[in-house]
Amino acid sequence: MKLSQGVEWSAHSAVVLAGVPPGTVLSGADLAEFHGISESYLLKHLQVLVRAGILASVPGPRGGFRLARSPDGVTLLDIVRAIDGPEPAFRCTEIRMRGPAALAPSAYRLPCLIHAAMGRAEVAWRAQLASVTLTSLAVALAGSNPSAVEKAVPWLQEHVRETRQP
Amino acid sequence: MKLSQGVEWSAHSAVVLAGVPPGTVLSGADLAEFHGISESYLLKHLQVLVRAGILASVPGPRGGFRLARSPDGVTLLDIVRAIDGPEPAFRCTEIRMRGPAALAPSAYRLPCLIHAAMGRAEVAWRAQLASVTLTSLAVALAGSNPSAVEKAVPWLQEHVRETRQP
DNA sequence: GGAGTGATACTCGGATATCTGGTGTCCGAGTTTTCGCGG
DNA sequence: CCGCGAAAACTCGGACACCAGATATCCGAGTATCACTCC
Repeated sequence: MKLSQGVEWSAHSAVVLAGVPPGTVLSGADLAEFHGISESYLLKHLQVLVRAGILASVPGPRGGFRLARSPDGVTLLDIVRAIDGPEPAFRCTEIRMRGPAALAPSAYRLPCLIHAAMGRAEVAWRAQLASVTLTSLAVALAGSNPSAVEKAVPWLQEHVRETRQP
Repeated sequence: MKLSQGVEWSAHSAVVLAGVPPGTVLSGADLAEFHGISESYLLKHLQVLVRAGILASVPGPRGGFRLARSPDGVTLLDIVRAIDGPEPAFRCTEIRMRGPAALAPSAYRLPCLIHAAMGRAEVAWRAQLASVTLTSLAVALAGSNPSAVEKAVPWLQEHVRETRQP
C-alpha cells in the first residue's frame, strides 16, 4: 500500500491556499516554487483537485488557483480521495465462491469476513483523515511553528494576485 | 492507495491453514485449487509469508505449508505487513523545509502536521487490522456461514497431509 | 483624450514519453518416497 | 523374507519476462492585458 507523491504536494498546496486572503489566487508556478517542487507535475495534481471541486482555477494572465470552498469544508480525506481515487484499497475478488468446495452463490449473502475486516480498517483510516480540515491544519501550524508562518506570509503577499469578481 | 492482490490470497490461505489440524500441512497446489487461483503466483506469496515467520514450509514429497504459530498469534496486520511491506503508506519528503520561505532545518524539530495526521490515520488502520486474528476469523466464519465450513472440511480432510514429527 | 481593436503574453488543460513496482510464470535445489536388488 | 541403495518423483525456492499505474514533461487552448490606432 503506497500513497501517491501527489497527495503530499496537494495537501501542502491546499494548506497554503487556505492561508491566502479570499478573492486572491496563486499561480501553479508560485505554488511549485514555494515548495521547491516540479511545476509541471504539480499542475497535473492541481488540475485533478479542480476536477474534484476542491480547487477553482482562473485562466489567463494573473490567473491561478484558489480554494473552491471554505477551508473548514476541505478535509485531508477529500484530497486523498481526489488524488488517489475513491475506490477502497482492498479489492475483494470473492475467491471464497470459487474452487471445488464452493457452494451456490446464494449461500454467500453475508459479506466475506476478510473483506469486512479490511473495510472496518479503512473506515477507521478515513475517519481520521476526515477529522482534519485545512483550517485545523493552519491553526495548528500557527501554534506549533509560528516563525515558519511569519516567514511565509510576506512571500505569499508578494506573489498573491487579486482576481476580478464575476 | 491500493493493496496487492496477494494480500487477499494470503489471508484466505492463512484462514484455511488455521482450520487444519496441528501437525498437518497443505501443499501450495492444494491451497491454489481450493481457492481457484494460480498456483505459481500463490506460491510466491506463501514464500513471503514463510520468510516473515507466519507460515512454515515442509519440503519434499508430502510436503506443504502450515502455520508457524498459533492462530491466535497471527493477525491480519501481520499478513498485510508481510505482503505489502512494513513502510507506511504516506511518505513525507519534508517539502516544508524547501523553497524560498524555508527556515533553517533546526526550526523544524516538531513533525510535519500533514505527516502527523497521516500517521494517526495509519495507526487507526493498523489497530483495526491487528484486532483480527485468524482464530477470530475462523470462529466468525463458523457462525456466519456454517454450510460453507461443512463443505470445506471434507475436502480438506481429503487433501491434508500428516507430517513426520522432528 | 478616449474608445475600440488587434496582437501579445501568460495561465491552465490535456495529451504524450519514461520508469518503477506489482503481476504472472518458469525452471532448479532439496528431500522423501519407492522400487529393485542382493543377502 | 528383510535390509540396503540408488533412482525417481514431488515439493518448495528463487530467478526471469510482462504489464499497469505512477512519475515526469511538453505543447496547445483560452483569456486578460496592453499597446496602438482611429475618432
